[in-house]
Formats: sequence, C-alpha cells, structure tokens
Amino acid sequence: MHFKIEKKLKDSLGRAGVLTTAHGAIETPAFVPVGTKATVKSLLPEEVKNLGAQVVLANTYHLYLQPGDELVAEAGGLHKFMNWNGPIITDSGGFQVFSLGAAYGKDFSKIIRGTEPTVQIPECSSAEDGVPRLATIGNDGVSFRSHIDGSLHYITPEKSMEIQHNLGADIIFAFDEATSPHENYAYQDEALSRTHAWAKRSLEYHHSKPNKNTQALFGIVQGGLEKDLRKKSAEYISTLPFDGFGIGGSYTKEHMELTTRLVNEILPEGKPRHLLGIGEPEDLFMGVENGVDLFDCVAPTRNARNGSLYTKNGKINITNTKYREDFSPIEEGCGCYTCKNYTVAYVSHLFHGKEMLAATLASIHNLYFIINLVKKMRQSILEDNFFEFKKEFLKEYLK
RNA sequence: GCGUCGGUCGGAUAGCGGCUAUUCCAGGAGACUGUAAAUCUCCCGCCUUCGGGCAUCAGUGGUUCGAGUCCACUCCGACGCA
Repeated sequence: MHFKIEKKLKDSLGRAGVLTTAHGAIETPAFVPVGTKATVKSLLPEEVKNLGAQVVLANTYHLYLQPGDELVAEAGGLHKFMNWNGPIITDSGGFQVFSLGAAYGKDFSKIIRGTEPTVQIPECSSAEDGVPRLATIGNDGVSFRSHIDGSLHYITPEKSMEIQHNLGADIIFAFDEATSPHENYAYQDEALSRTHAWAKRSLEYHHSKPNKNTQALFGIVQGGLEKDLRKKSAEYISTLPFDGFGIGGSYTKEHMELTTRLVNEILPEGKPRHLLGIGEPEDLFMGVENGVDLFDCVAPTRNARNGSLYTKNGKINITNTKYREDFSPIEEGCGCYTCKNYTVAYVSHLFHGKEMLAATLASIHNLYFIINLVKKMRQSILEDNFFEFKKEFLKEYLK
C-alpha cells in the first residue's frame, strides 16, 4: 500500500491524495460504501462501480458468522467471492463490541444527541448490570452471542486478524473496543488500555504472516469523549508501525469534530486516516477539513432503503404524500442513473408498493450523492476553493 | 313468507356483562452515522391550555349498579327451506 498527498488545504488539516492498494488506487478523500455481508445491499457490483465508488467496506464479524471466513478463502477471497475487483476494506468486528454490547437494545448509537456530552448512564459502566447484550468484553477478547443462531463465539485480536486474512481485503483494521459514550472515565481509560494492547497484538500477528505484504493494517484510535484519552490514544497508536489509522467511537457531533481535529493533529501526516462510520454531508465536510482521507457509513444505503433521500436542499422522505404526483427527478440535474431515468412519483410508487426496485433506485441515488459530494470536496481542495464550496453547499443543504 | 347465522375505525379482525374496545393491513409523520435495520417509533372518531375532555360497536327501545356483549322490534347482508 502506498499513500501520496497531492495537495494540502491551507490553514487546516485537509488534504487530497491517492491511496494505492493491491487492487487499485483510491483518490482521497473518498467515501466508502458499506457492504457488510459482502454486498452493498440491493446493488450489483457493476452499479456500485458505475455510481462512482472506488472501494467498498465489508465486515469481519458478519462474514465470520456467515458464510464463514474459511469458505470465503476457499472461494478465492472476498474480491472474487463478491465479484468486486477494486479495493476492499474490512472492519475488524470492533464496532460490534459496541453495537452488540453496551449499545444493545439501547436508544443510542454512533452519534449521540444532546449538547451535554458528558451525560453518563452509570449502569452502563458494568457488564454485570443485568442488561441483555450479545457481546461481553474480557481483556483477552470478546465473547459474542451470534445474533443469527445464538451460538457463542470468542474473538481475540489474533482471531480478527486471522479472519481478515482469510477474507483478504486490501485494508484491514486492528481489533478494537468501541465504547459507549455513557461509560465513565475509569471505564474509558480501562477500555483504551485494552484497545491499545489489542492494537499491538493485531500488529504482531499480522506482521508474522505473509499477508502483511498484500494487506495493509490500520490501527484505531479510541478514547471516548475524553480529550486526554483521545490524545493519549493518538500518540500511542502513532508509535506503532501501522499502514494507516482509523478513528472510532460514538460521540456528539460537537465532540466528533473536536476529536477528529485533535487526533489528526497527532497522527503522522504521511499515512491515511479513516473516520469510521461517518457520515452525513455536514460530517463529511468536517472530516475532510480536519484531515480525514476515508469515510465509510451505512447512512446512504440504509436511509435509501427507508425512503430518506439526499438532495442539495436536505433529505426528503419520498413516502410523503406530496411526492406521489411529483413527476420531476429526485434532484434536478443529478447525474445518477435513478434521476436520469425515473421520477419521484415512480420511486414513491415503488416504496408504497414495497417493490424491491425502490431500495435499488434509492440506494443508487443516495450513494451517488454522497460519493460525488466527497469527490467534489476533493476537487475543491485541488482547486483551492474548499471553504467556498463547503459554505455554499451547507447553506442550501441545512436550509 | 318462515328459519339460521351475521352487522365493531377506510378494510379485515378480537371482544361473549365490568372500568382505557384488541390486533393486522391501508393511511399520516418522524427517526436512522465502522448494518441485530427492505427496520424502528409515534399518530390514525372529535376537541384539547397536552393534564385531559367528549363521543362511539347498524338503529330504536328495554333488562341491569353497569351493555359492543343479554332481551324485543326495525333496518341491512349472507345462507337454508318453501
């Protein structure tokens, strides 16, 4: 893997570059569509490629459970298995420590609401609080109760690496613990020590295998909402010989920005940075401005399936009554396949009729919108007008 | 004409003497950020100062402390017998 910075943004951390992987180059900053189970939901790989995606992200935990990483290896690896010849990234399963653990059955997720970031739910600090969860954390690894069949699985940093080696993505991630923002400081500190120890173990395992030559390994910075822990994490992870870095966690938007800036000021400039699980248009601007090179997020595809579509004037809910007789495209002038060929009324009809094509056409539009938005950000960096572009876009988008 | 069932929100249902009339669909709105997600939440008779208030189970009477529920008749719909 090779990363080259082409141009830096003045007075900020932003930059445009090219990341070359074993399966091709990625012009950064770039948005990475999520295909958790080795498929970007509702889309053919050809469509994903045609709408402008350069790379996709699949999930270690899900593929390990089904169909199994060894089967994928037997099939010739993820690229061949899912018929995607471009770059692939796999997440380590670290996010599932959070989503199936502390966040299981709760009403909070990746982005938390409210302006008070230090809100703590004390009972979350203990795994023995009787609250049901599918992931239980130990210092050596994490026990997962399969959400598919209830079977018990134990994933360690080494196991995550082994699975990711079998899957064969171009970029893989160290196994980490994404913590709940509601945990107290003591827990965040303890969890961070674990993430750091696991980062080292992930790296050692990876470097002991020939896969190190074809697969790049990214380390992950955690630290919750605590500034000093984030700093500590960025500093420690920076010292390890990772090929690039991920920034993970769950936070308020305000904290995400502070964290991204703080962390990227510390991470080595010459290596790529991936802001995990982000985001919405305004978040992507924030990330790019603060030195993020890669983003992945389920938002465009999940929102699409749920009828929420991006337009330059904000998101619309296409199932609303007012769109039933709207014979214009979702967005006037949009270059996506859906907008070039179909009307809002038609897509609305597909949603009301619960037709599968609704998800496909909506996903094409949303992914095109987001991928293209980040491409325009890249272009604006190269043309020295990022801030003007940002201001203009957000003025219309956020109304 | 006689008899037997039935008539509960836009549709389909539950309810078989007891307080707030069930559930599903349709309809309306919202949420969703390293995918437990083609999912979830709320609303869906009228009014409301969001505390609640007032209606309501084909209709009209009646029995009862209390009726969607029991009784009588009327109207409507199925079926059966003439």
